[in-house]
Amino acid sequence: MRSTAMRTHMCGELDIASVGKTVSLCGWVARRREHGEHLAFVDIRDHSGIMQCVVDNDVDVRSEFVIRVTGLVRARPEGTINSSLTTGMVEIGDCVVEILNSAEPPPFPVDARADDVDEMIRLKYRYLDIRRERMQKNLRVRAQINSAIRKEMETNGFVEVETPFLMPSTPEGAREFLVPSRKEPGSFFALPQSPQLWKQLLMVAGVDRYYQIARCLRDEDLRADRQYEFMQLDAEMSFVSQDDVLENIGRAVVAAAIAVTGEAPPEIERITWHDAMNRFGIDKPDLRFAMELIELTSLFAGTEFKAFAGASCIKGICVDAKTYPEAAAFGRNKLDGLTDRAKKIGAKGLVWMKIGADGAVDSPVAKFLSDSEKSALVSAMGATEGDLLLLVADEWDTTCEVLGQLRNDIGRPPVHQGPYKYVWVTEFPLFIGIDPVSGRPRPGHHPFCQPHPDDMSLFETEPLKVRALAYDLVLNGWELGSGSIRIHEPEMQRRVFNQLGISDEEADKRFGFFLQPFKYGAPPHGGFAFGIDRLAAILAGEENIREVIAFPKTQSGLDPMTNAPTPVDPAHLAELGLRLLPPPASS
RNA sequence: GGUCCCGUGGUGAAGCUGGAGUUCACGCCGGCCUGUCAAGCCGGAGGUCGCGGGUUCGAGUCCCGUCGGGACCGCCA
Repeated sequence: MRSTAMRTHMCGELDIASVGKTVSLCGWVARRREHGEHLAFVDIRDHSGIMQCVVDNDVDVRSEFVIRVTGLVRARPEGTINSSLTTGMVEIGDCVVEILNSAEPPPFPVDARADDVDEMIRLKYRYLDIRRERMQKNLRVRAQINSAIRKEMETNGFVEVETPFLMPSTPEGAREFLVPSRKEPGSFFALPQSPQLWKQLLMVAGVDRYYQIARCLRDEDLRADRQYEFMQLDAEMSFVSQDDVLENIGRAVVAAAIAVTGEAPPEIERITWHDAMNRFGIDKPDLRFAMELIELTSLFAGTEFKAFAGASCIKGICVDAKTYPEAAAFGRNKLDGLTDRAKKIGAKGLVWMKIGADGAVDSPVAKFLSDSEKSALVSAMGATEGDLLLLVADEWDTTCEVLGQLRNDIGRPPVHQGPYKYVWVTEFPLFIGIDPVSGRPRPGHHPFCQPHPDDMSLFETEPLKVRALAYDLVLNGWELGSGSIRIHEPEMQRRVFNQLGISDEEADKRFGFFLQPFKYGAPPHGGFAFGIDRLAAILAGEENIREVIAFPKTQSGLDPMTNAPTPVDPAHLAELGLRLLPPPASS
């Protein structure tokens, strides 16, 4: 029960069954409607809802005053029922109103109208913004997710362990937030980008199943789905296969989804990274819509068209006129825009074709294609009259990437729009591309991922073909998180470092504090981490994680309410052994 | 670091081809009002059109710069 010394009920919980009770409610004045000296309606609001209070005497309460109302719950008179309120059948009569605190007029309406208010102003007065139903709901969605995850993880034998916030700076990965040391001037702690290091050590330590809903910090530019600070369900398990990890993390995600939506999402699909790239042109495919990439390389094997002849990979997407009437009917201007977009991503060009009656092909390049090529193309693409075809011929990765981007540009719905499509993307490549400076492969994920056992014969000869036991979880085109089976044997770790061009000495210098414990009996282990903010945003129906974070930063990394970050005085710096450089000269 | 969009009383908007800080809705203050519910009616206050410069007889409007916000790219092993 939420009753306290000051109140008997929450505002939103009274209904027709409460009639006849004398109640006390506490909350904020949402609205008042005065009808002369002897009648006024005061709507009192708390996070649970709104209750109408009928005041017979004169009382001066204004918007957002904090009040306590005591009175008798009664059914509303015939014809005055408000069906848009859950409490609309009843009202409180014979009210005694106590003003607990007055309030200045708020800078914006504390209701749904503030959805349209400049976000900067909402953030400056976040304590008022959060008073609104939308934010109350969102924060509670988030709490439900955390709660459901904890319960599920604990049911499955995971132990919550808290890991340090102050840790050494590590050389790899995202930019870190640094914290100067007072006792060791000139030395710094780093704030964790993730508890990766700690959780693997906990496996060495025999914890067996660890989890934590952990705050992670990365000093990288902010986005709709990225903040400096974010929360992850971080987990690690010993003596497991990849399937064990996916099943356990999957259970937590499903539990969270059920807690919020009340229904289980469809089974989480699986797709390999290679298939995801081939079919959707991206490693975080949005499975809510089709427009899949269609393989056309062999179809144009003998073509006279120079842009296609000899291309190692030709693919196309079909913009279906029924589903995307606007895009399918793009004029020359828009098509040129798509071509520019394709070139920007790395394609040499973009071929567009409009399908007319009887499969006629209207395109600047139509004259270079034979009739049989055209008809084979139309049939391979499943195109019908009015459809727009977009084709790219290039290296496999460029072709996939460009069409995947165009597919998203044209077809992707807002991230929160149903149905929810969760998908595991597995078998990420161990290495991605060659570093132009070192001439060595670059790690696809991080250098501690276990290579796929089936690919070890290629490890030294064709490293770029080696898959990793690494996987992502994707929801509606947003990467929720990623994980892997980790390397637990020093010899395997050495082989990976060798491929990356990292010598034993260098590995010891850079990762020694991490690798040393592995000499003392590291169990085979693997884990995962996924972003709570992103999951909460999507399940709350928001397109932006700021809407599910109580006090977020703006895109420029500032807090309009506290004005953080702020300068500190020189004495404060001196204590830390710091001195500021002069501001960079503006040239 | 880059591309694009936005900036007008407390809030949200309109302001056309340059012609007086003009308009609309909400909010605010005062008055009236005994069944309203984003109450209604009457009256009132409130703005250096983000900031700076330029063009012009004249700039919210056109140009340049700058600051702030947002979306995206880079970046996020």
